[in-house]
Amino acid sequence: MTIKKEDKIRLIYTKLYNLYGPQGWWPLLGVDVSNENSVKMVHHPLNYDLPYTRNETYEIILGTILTQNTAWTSAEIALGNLKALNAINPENLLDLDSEIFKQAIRPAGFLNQKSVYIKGVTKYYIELDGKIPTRKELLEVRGVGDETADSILLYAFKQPEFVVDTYTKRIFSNIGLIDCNDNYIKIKNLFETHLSSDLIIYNEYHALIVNHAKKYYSRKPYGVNDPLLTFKKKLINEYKL
DNA sequence: AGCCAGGCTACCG
DNA sequence: CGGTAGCATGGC
Repeated sequence: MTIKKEDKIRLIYTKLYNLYGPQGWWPLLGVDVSNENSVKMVHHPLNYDLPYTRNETYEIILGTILTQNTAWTSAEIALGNLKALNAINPENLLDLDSEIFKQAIRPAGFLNQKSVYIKGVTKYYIELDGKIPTRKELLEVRGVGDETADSILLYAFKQPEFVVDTYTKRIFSNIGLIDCNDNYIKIKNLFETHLSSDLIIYNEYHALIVNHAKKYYSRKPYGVNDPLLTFKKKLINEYKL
């Protein structure tokens, strides 16, 4: 018995959700109650209403740029530095001295590029004036590519856009559901056509993929002991297909 | 030490 | 179109 591709997309979601539970994305800066002077990132499982405020939305946008090709722990440090400068606010960030700003984001790497990207996306965010951007508009902002646009739309603006990243390509090409040289839009469409257009599922699925890939796909050879690989056999019994 | 990190742009053929 | 060098820093 063969399982259809669309079934696999849905069943792998269920499998990952059962393995790891709700992920509470996008993580936001919160006050660390154990140390009043420090901040840390907080996940918020099962709360899909965040971000609540203009600055929280902006913080997610900053995070999407800062984490480009960069470990999230490094992006966190940069965000913490900006928080200490009271710059998780678009107008305040633009008012920062240019060198102070660069030093704040230094831990996230690519500081020359990212400082330009962040200032550009910040001006764009101010111009939006509360409106929700289109994907096409976002892609015209320098520094915003496919993944960043989708991350911003999904996590900052709560729009149902599936996010594809390196980990998604690694896992699903290893499983055999995509070709490793499929382009971004093709992979995005695969997920979006086989899932209902559901904000919660898109939110959790991408977060679960990242969590899963950090365990099994961070170092070559990729996918060693990935439970999803033995999943095909178990699937038939588990879901009585 | 060397590889990897929640990509993107610019430029090449 | 698809392919890839360069971008910077920190963690393990």
